[in-house]
Amino acid sequence: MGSAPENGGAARAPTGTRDVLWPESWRFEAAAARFAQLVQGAGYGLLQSPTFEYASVFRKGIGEENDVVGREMYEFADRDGKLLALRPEGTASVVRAYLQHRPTLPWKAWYATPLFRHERPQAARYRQHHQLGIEALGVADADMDVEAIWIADSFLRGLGLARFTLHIGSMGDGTCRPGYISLLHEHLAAHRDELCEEHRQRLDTNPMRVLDCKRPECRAVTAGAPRLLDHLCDACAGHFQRVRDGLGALGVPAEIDYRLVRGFDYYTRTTFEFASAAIEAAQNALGGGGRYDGLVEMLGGDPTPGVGFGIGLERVLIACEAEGVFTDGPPPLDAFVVDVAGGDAARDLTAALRRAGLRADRAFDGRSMKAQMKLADRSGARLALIVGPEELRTETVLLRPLRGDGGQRSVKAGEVVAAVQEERAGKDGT
RNA sequence: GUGGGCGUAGCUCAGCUGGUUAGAGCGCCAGGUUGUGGCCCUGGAGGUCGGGGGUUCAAGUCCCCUCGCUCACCCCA
Repeated sequence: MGSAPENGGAARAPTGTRDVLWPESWRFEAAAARFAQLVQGAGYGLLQSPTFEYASVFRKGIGEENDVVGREMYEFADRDGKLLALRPEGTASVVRAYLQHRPTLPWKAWYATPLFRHERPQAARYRQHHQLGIEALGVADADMDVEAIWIADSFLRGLGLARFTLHIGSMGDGTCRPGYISLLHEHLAAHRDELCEEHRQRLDTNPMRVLDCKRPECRAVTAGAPRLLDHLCDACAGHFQRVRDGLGALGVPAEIDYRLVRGFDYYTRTTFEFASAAIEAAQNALGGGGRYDGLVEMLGGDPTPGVGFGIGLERVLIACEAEGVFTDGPPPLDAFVVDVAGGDAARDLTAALRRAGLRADRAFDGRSMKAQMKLADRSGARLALIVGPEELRTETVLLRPLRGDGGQRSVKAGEVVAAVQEERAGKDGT
């Protein structure tokens, strides 16, 4: 077992991970809170499941030959020798929880969780990122697909995002996909020599992968290849049409993408992806999902339909930054206490303000008045509450506005909290 | 896993063909204003020049190794 050097002792987050400091962390939480409100208002309940699972959960669900399982999973044996893995994607855990607890169907669950993949980091791609998602189990109805897509679209638009495109496609099912794959394989095999290096190899194991190869050689071959959407069985074709009609009725614009091939083995029928046009990086997928009618069975349950999606929180925030939307910040402090009379007032007045539900902070270490005023200004507080020897003697507090105009005024010590509350009410404008 | 770019103060960066005590802007601290922030002025603190080895009288600068960051491929949110 090789012991790779860490970091020369430097204080540094592991490769591909990062710290999110205030105020960015505030938007991070705020976006997640909006998602929670949206999905809870649509009948989804929060599922909190462990951040790691037995590795087999993901192996069975995602597919052994997939990169995410094959070479990117954080997999390890614990002290009991059990093979565990940090969650690399969201859906398999939800299905595992379903099989364990057997909630009444239909079951609509949502989650917000960190995901881990040992990939090479690059712009908008991390080894730990966060996804917001929903899964609906036990519903085969195409309208469930429409609901899922509508929710994802609403979330993104609700943040103010506009420069993104929804791509939808269909993977078919056990009835029509095998036939299509052999048809596709036949076409690709006939042009084997024209394909790029990698896909010449991959052609026989996973021909559908060739469809989303970006190299021009492959593009040329696949342009003339048979399309899955033209070879769907009647049931799948009807389902897809119903999804398209539903999105149209709800005013969700979607582009049909016959090349859309999503990474995981478990998808059947509907698949979809949201691509941002605002992100200046190669990784521009904000989120995606689809239907997975075979997954529950793959994990050992009875045949049970399911549909869901995951949205990458980091990428959503990058897109917001790029589009200049969702610039919300935390509410400012109501008051900052400046005490140059020994510190008792700062201690007691700050506590009184906080007990009254006001947002308040103060300076420590007996700094000079100038220094304390600087801190007050920097804190973003609306008011500075100044207590010096003079105020102590007259039992008053000097209430000084820090933003906008308006002069300072003296307030009786016993009426400060009420005065700050009035100031807040007056300036909230709500 | 593959390939390119880059590592100099808290942050963003200058440091020409190797040459004395390594600089700027912003930020921070203090003073100007012994009761007042934001603007301005003055001063100050803060650097193993990512780390290790080598070449040289002399290395931030050249060579090798290593760690890390970054962008792209692969793949993916």
